[in-house]
Amino acid sequence: MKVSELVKEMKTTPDTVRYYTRVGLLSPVKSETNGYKHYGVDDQHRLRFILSARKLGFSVNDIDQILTEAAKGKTACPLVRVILEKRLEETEEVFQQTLALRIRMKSAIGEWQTKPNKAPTGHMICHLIEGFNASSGKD
Amino acid sequence: MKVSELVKEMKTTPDTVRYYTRVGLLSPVKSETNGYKHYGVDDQHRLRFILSARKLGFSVNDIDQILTEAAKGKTACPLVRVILEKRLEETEEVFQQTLALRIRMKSAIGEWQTKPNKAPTGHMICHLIEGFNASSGKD
DNA sequence: CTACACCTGTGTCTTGGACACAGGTCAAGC
DNA sequence: GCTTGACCTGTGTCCAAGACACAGGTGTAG
Repeated sequence: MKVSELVKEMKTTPDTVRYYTRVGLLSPVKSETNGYKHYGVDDQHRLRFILSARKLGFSVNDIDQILTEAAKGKTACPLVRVILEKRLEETEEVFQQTLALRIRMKSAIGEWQTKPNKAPTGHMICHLIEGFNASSGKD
Repeated sequence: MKVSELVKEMKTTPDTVRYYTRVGLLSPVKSETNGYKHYGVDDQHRLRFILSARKLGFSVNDIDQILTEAAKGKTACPLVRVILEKRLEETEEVFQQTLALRIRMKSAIGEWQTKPNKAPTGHMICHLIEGFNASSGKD
């Protein structure tokens, strides 16, 4: 299979497949005639797995570890559980950060609605930004 | 001021200051004697502004534009308003994505609690991951 | 004068692909 | 057979926003 054929039914892009190939998750063989990378059914299977894992928040590096573990014939499940727990913590952190940022942004937009535009002065670049953090910033 | 002194009262790191310097947002002068970068009060002022803007979700590139506009003596306020509106949209998107991911992760962890560890088979790398997306994946 | 803690600039690394680019492939038309 | 044009390919580079490593400089306590 060529990369475009491999990509077809899976929901992903050629660039993504090339990236996974580059980091060694997929192992196509190089065609003698045209240099194209030829993917087999095992690659197709691995790609499907990779995409599933990515959708669950595993990093590409995580997936590499999992695949390596599984390649030894051992259960990757305990590893998978541990990693996901860690990734969930991180996602929780990102979530809280994003939530807080979103609130700050909305709050700023609301607050700015009644404020005029001003030219910068020697000690004020944009009074909207500088005024906002002065009023609601506690750190 | 040396970089560590500049950083001291602001809540940031030397690496961050060096980065802003690298991209041209800060303009210290190079000391003749030891090659150290020497920051002035204007840099301190700019840094404070940059950190405020970053906390509101502006990208470093955005801030560069804003600073450039303000350097011409013109109001940066309209630009600031437009950019923040756009960044809010993006943040909203990230927020939704993170929210959905968090739910998937928690759901997976919960679902896996009753499932055993299994060794990989020829067509199954990790039944937890592959089983999860099969059961709850709609795309 | 020396030991040692801390500070410095420069250069590289990170994530997960996206994008640009020059060239190759393939089917349609002449 | 040959050519045109659409699409496809691999390789290389680029992105954000710093973090980290490293070799060397500085300053101070003894």
